[in-house]
Amino acid sequence: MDRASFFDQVYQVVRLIPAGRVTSFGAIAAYLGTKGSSRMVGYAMNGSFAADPHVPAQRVVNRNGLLTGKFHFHPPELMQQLLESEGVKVEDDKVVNFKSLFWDPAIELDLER
DNA sequence: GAGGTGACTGCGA
DNA sequence: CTCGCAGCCACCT
Repeated sequence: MDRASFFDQVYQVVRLIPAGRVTSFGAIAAYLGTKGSSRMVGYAMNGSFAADPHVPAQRVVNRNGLLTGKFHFHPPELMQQLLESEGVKVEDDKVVNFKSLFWDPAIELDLER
């Protein structure tokens, strides 16, 4: 819907991420049809804190499962804390077993349809 | 209207 | 293996 900005679309997808799961910027970007601009997804997350309801941005990590945006949290360790609170183990700022916890909207959401 | 920014990604050296 | 460069495009000033 043209009404919803690109940011809003990102927020919608991120909010669909089940607890204990994580996804990557590229996966969201690809689902939105802008896989070429994965940066936009991350940029959109920059406003996720102002989004309402709150967006579980901690479930969004980069392609390597690295908590690249943890420094955008306050405090930065909050991101890892939230993930561990959901059952996602984080080690060295990286999601453990990331490949298994990976949640691809292009697949998961498509199956629901 | 134009310019700058960036929570990324993929490829090359 | 690690490091660097370029492309990508919506949002902000």
